[in-house]
Amino acid sequence: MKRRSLEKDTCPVARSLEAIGDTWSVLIVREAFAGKRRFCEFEKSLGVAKNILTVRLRKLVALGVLEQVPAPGGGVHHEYVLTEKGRGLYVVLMAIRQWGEGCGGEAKYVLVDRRDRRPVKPLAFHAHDGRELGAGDMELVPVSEA
Amino acid sequence: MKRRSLEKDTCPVARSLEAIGDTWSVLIVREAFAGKRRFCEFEKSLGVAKNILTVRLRKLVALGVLEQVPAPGGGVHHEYVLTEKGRGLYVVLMAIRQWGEGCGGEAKYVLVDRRDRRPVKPLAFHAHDGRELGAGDMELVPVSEA
DNA sequence: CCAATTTGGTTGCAAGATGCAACTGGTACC
DNA sequence: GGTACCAGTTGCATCTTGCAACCAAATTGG
Repeated sequence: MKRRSLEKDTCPVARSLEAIGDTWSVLIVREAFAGKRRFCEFEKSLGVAKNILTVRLRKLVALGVLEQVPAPGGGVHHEYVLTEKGRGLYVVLMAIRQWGEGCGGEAKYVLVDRRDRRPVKPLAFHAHDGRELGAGDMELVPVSEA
Repeated sequence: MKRRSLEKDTCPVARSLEAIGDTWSVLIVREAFAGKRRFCEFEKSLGVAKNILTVRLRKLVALGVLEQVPAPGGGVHHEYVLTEKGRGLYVVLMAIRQWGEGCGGEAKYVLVDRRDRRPVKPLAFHAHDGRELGAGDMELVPVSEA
């Protein structure tokens, strides 16, 4: 049967999964952050089948994560670049990376601050006063009760 | 054809996708954070087919995200609870939630600090000295160069 | 200029994944 | 004993994925 659409789900997590709920889409976005822009660049670096890539790129464009821009050299080909919305996925990508590194041996890459080349602090939650919070210290409440 | 295995991929993002690269797995983890523990609880709240749920729960257990514990009341049924590794997905889940809320109308829920009921700061990167960093301010470098 | 290659796809399968419904085997309740 | 619930399993139809082959336009090489 058809995979259920999550677009109208009330939960924002579920809605997000419409865009990043499949493996190739996430990897495409990862490559986009790495500077890849063209069809063949994604194809080569990911080893994904062309037909799948075609469909995924179109979906990401339709969802506003990527956008097609006319080629820079004035050529006939276009390129795929992250939109503002797409760039917002950086935190998500890095959260996933952080988790994958935490439980899979020692890290091979570090995220550093461009300015001073020093490592960035791991993603974590902070209370309004700056205290760091763990998963158990927080609660998700309807805005009406906030 | 068979979906490619990502377990041995060098990229931690790709490896993580082995666990959370599919929609149901993410939603199951979300429900687990919401306190769901039993097969039928996941089934009812997600509306997922039993056979799919069976396979997903087994995969999450195999990957060390969930673990089966003997039922609390001494009954014959077991329950599925998040492991330490699984609880590490909280940041990922909330990053996804944050992204989904950011671009889909107004938020319906807020994450608040249990202690003072005040909203938690959105997830963001911080330099070693506490400055907030955007995606463009950071770079991923091999540890050898760090 | 003509041929070969690259780019960005489309099309046609075969096999795997997903979803529904029906069924099973155990416990729990009355 | 009969009914209901829980946690699955099994079968079948449909959807998705992946490979390979093909294609047209543009670019490159000689």
